[in-house]
Amino acid sequence: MNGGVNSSVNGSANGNSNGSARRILVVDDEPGILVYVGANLRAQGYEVATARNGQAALDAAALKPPDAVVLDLAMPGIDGYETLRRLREWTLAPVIVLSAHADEADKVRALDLGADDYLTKPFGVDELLARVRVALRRLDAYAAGAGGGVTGPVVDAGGPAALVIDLGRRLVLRDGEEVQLTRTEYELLAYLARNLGRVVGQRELLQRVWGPEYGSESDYLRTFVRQLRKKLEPDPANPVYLLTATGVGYRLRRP
Amino acid sequence: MNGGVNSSVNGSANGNSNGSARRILVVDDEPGILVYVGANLRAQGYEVATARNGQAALDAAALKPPDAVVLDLAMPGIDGYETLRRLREWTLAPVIVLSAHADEADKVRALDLGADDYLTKPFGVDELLARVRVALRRLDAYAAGAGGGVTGPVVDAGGPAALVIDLGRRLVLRDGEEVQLTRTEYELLAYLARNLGRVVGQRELLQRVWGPEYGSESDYLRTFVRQLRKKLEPDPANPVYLLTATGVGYRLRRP
DNA sequence: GGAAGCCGTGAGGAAGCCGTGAGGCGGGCA
DNA sequence: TGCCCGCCTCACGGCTTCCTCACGGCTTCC
Repeated sequence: MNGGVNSSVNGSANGNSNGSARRILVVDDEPGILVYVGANLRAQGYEVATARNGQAALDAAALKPPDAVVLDLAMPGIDGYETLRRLREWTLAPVIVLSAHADEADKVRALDLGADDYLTKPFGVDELLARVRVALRRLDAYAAGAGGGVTGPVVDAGGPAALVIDLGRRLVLRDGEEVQLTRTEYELLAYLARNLGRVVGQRELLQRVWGPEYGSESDYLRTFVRQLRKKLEPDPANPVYLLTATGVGYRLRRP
Repeated sequence: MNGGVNSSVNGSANGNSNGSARRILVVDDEPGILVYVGANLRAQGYEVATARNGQAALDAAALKPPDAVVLDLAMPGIDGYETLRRLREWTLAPVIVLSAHADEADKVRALDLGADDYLTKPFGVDELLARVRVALRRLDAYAAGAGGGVTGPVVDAGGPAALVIDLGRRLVLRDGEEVQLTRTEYELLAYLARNLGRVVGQRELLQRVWGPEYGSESDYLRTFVRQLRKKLEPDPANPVYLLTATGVGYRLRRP
């Protein structure tokens, strides 16, 4: 069932110097295409794995996850659509679909199933290479600029892992231990964390956490600030993280 | 299922109550194309801005950054290539290029300049819409995956093979034993597994597992979470894997 | 020096939320 | 056609969570 998996590392002259090469999985039942596309990709310095049917492709991908996939739709056994669907259950790696059908419905179907691009045979190899570059480039762009501009997903208040607010996972750690916070407690802390070091006014805090129609309920703040200090501060009576700006608001800081 | 539906999921946390529509900038010097493409995009629920030349496009994009751009290459004044280059100086928003030239060199040039896709006129509007969905979907995927994307086909929650979710084989193992899950149970668990460690909001969960038209059926969640805990947890009354974030959602974690 | 804010503290009540159990309904398979 | 499994529905009880209120000490301003 899983014959036809073939992997070869690029050892040639123009392999990239440091770090492992980008891994591309090429799937097609025509050996001609496989050799042709594979050779061209290797010439560009990519590491290429090939598979001749859907099952082999899934096995190869599971064995060593590729950075991108070039996938023919027409295959015996598990066809391209199904292969695509199964891949998308666990990986976001870009998939470029090859097909002999230029029919629009086919394209829409493949793209909506999770394909990133769709090339109609016969295609120019330069175009395929360019589209592979696009796929990998976008991967890099997001890997590098995750959060681009917005406050990072993790706010670290307090030097060596003393207090970590993981905004991405909605999790708060104190000395590496998870702290159990209620919804409102978390929302309040998160807003302060997004404004680390800045004094946030009471009205602003109330409006952002409770809603625009709030603003004068300073009772809420006192109650929840206290609650947070109980759970986060080493000595709640003498806070080092969550500080009061009397008459103004509160501030979260790095001690 | 998680097919190509575009839903604007609001993960969690702060104010962003309900996502405003995605903004698409359409640039072409032919009014016909502008109206045609614009109308079709609007019909899909997108917010559409249009520009009839490069300068207008750059101004419009600067004024209100679009989530994606549909860009014709042939324009008087600042042409498509130059517009693309100037856009790429400050934004990563996906750009889909339209062109009357099917020449491979043109395609490669545009793609290497930073375009994400290249369509040759005349094109089917369904295909264009599908490719817009692809661009936006990828944006979402990375925004969500920044917190904890799955790198391999197997998610291992719980140290020595206590709970393994094999997304590639669509299999769940508990202490090495296969666990029999129904379709919905599996889909729910799989989505949580793909977001291992992150608190997933109830609405997001419902929309991703049941469909975009769901969101307030917390009954479903309670029922299926319970079912899962029965099958997966050592002590269902005191879960260690599938945890509740009261008032927010659920989270799958490594104990 | 006195008065008025302002904040921290403590406790109590109401509502919301989750877990639980049971039952109806429809579709797939024999 | 009948059975069974899986999905949806509903009601209930308990616990958590949020809001409320009162008081006292400290600071600040008159």
